[in-house]
Amino acid sequence: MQKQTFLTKNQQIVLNLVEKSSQPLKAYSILFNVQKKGLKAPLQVYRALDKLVEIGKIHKIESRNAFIACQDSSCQISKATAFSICESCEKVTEINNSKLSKYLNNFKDSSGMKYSKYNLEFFGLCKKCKNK
Amino acid sequence: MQKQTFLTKNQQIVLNLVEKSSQPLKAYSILFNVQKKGLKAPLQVYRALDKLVEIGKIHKIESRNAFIACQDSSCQISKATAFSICESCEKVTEINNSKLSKYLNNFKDSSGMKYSKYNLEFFGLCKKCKNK
DNA sequence: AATTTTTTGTTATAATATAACAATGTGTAA
DNA sequence: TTACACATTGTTATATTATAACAAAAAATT
Repeated sequence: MQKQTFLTKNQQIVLNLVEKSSQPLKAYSILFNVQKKGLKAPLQVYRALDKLVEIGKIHKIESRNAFIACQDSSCQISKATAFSICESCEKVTEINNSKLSKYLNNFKDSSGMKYSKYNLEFFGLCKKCKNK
Repeated sequence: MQKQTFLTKNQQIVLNLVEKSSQPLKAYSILFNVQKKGLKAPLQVYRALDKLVEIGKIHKIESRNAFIACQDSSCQISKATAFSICESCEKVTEINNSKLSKYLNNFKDSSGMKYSKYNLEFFGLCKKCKNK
């Protein structure tokens, strides 16, 4: 069997839900919402999430243990991700800034280690929350 | 009571352990190792960890759910952190690069949101693992 | 069709983290 | 210096997040 090029049923169900949401979803909230579609166990959700993250359709917000759909249609793999996170309303936005990604992709520190991937999370108050 | 300026007994016990370790420690591994010192419950460890993170003595490696001592003695608060993580041996190193931190502290994206904090995790293979 | 591999379904359990509340300790101020 | 306020502790219970193990079904390959 060659490498999977399409989404399986479970992956599609989970992706549809995550894409409908404007904000990151927790795994068990996803589980609850897809139970009517037949996904009954955590593993079914986690397996779909794992694959979707691997192929870059969704990203995991590590500091929140939550999953958000990729905003960049050209993204094929989650190897350079940046997000802004509002510490008040928890709104999360993917940052798509070519200068930033170029800077980080080329970053080398003194250790001589070459990085193949990064994840950056910015925290602060979003415009709405700042003006409250 | 004024804001705590020193470490409490539990915080000191947890910090000592984390500082002795060259690599990030998991909360329950910390718990196991401090049980002889009298910390018997997860909450005692998590509370100490929370405070130590807050005051910048340790950092949480979000993608690993693990805690590492701060390498920068001048660090008073965990508001600008960067790490390199080897995906093979799991070695984690704090990155202390003033150009990087300056760049990220000054970064503004199109949303107009002002960031007060960031956490950056680089992934790859460390020198040792690359040469295997 | 036989083989191989991926995906699925399922049960159980591991690992990570917090809620709630009573008790104790410590700094501040009357 | 004692009463107040509040931070910290100890404890039990439970919530949340995630994976192990294995059998069965589905899809691609030969």
